[in-house]
Amino acid sequence: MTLAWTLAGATATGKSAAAQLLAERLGIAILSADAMLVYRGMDVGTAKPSAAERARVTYFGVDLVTPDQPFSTGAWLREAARAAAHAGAAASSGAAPALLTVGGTGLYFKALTRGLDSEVADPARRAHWQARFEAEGVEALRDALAALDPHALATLSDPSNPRRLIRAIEQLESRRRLPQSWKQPGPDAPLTVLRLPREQLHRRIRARVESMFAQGLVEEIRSLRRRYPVWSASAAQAIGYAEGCALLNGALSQAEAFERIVIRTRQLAKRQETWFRHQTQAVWIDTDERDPPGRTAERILNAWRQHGATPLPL
RNA sequence: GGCGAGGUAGCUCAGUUGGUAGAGCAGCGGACUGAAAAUCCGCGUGUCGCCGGUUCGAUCCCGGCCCUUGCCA
Repeated sequence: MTLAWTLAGATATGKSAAAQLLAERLGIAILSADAMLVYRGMDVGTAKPSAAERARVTYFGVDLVTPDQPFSTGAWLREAARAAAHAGAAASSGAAPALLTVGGTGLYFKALTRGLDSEVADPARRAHWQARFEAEGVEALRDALAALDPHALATLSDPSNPRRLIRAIEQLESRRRLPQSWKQPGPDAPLTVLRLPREQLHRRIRARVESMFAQGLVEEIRSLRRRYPVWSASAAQAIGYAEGCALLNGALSQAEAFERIVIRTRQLAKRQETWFRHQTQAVWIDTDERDPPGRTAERILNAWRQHGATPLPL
């Protein structure tokens, strides 16, 4: 079974820079666990690794689809399997891991180690129920779910969440069963998670959004829209891109778009920390923005050595 | 300077026919098996601009002052 090092963290904690440094030093590949890095052409707003960085390290999980194509956790897992195969071939038998999984999408880490059921989603059915929800509200979804299975509602952790109701309906209709629990039993493998003090994180987020505008976020969106007039739902809501489109449509001023991006990024970072805090076996690495990168990398290495690499059941 | 309008939560504002106040946003906390940068849930004490007056009781009524803003000069 392939082994991988892991490095997670909220957005703007510096995990990508640390990962690049470590992958170069160890001569291993990187698997990005980031739901937005998969979109080709969405570079500035996702803080995608540069061409120079990608020339020095083999990356998986980056530029997998165009912004008009749908994507899913299952599709990402197939890419993860490719990465594992590559790393398995690179590692001389029984040697150290040849792969570093890095990112901020908690669900991807969980799917990677705990596994998903193999069946995929049914996008047409999903669209149908989404339209129904928009027209008639959550109650209609609850009623529909109860009609399919009177006990189903009680199994949901979040019965007023339309996403989950739709998912449950879709699963019942297409394969007559509810979304199951994780394929592999717990507990989760330890996950190395980078963390910055909240105030420092907020400062870095603001600075990062400023630099995205300076690096041409708006121009990137303008040209992407020429090539792909209609984006998939998840690409269209990406932080920075949704607001950039609103700016180009005249719905937001530049200042409003900027502020909105900063706010949504902060909210994302908070949700990411909550996920890592409660949904994983986090090994926290608390850093300070003044820490030299080499020292942070050293601490990550120590954590890895102490807790061991993560087996990938792919 | 004159005449209006307004000063209430970090922000935008509502409200109390006098019994010390509540929405949205932000923030904080939480959930989460396939769209996850998504989606959903929970958390509201704040000199009600300041100083007096009336009143059992004032954020609300009265007077003065300060500040913001519009029009006129």
